Amino acid sequence: MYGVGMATTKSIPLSNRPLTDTHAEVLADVFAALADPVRLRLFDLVRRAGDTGVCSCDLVEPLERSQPTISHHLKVLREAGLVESRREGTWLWYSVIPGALQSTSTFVQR
Amino acid sequence: MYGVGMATTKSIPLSNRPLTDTHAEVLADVFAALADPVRLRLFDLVRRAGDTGVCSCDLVEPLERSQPTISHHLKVLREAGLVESRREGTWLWYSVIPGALQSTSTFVQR
DNA sequence: CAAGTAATTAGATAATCGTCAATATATCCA
DNA sequence: TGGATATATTGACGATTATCTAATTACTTG
Repeated sequence: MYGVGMATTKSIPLSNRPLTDTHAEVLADVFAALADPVRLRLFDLVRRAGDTGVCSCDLVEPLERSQPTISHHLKVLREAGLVESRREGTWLWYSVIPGALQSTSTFVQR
Repeated sequence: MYGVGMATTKSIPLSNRPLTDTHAEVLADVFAALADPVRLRLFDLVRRAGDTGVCSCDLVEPLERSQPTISHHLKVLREAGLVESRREGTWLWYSVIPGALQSTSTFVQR
């Protein structure tokens, strides 16, 4: 029965426990994806595009980097779970994965 | 007079402008400081210590790194403007600089 | 001042990263 | 099927990074 004669665990609430090594590694991976100015601007542009997303062909010019470089950075953002792409014929449309920054937001906040 | 016959600038609100390169670089530097699991746990421990701060001598053991390595990481956090240290005799006490994560929090949020 | 402890700096190494040119793959359309 | 365009991969490069040991500096206290 719950709460009757039960030995309490006295476990520390989640928020009071220090960051575990594995949690820190997961978080660090996301921060690493954001730790480059080109990728930040890339992510910003994708986010601004909303649900519709943005064609990656429109990301090369404003960032003044070569096409392979943009492709590389998009891959990093994708592998970090921050953005996703859907194919529309010849083009790829990128959009932000909802809630992708949840964990980092929680960490950074307070 | 304000608002009377004034030529409107039609300038785009700050939040509607894409990230500038310089702003992106500043942000990326903070994210880079957080892009390492050891530094994340370090920052977490310092933050938990509140205003009192924590002696760096107490940070070596829980992170299982050599003392110079911890010193190096603390320097990175310091140079990123995330933490500060005050000397207390032989020891250095580290604490979080209030509002240090303001900009990153704003970026990450929404 | 001298001894002891805390912290930084120096130097080295292996690994990762950002970038580009060149090449390859994928998709559309005639 | 073949040409055109969009995107990804490869391979190379210089630069940066995380880590260690060893040596140095800073501070306290006897």
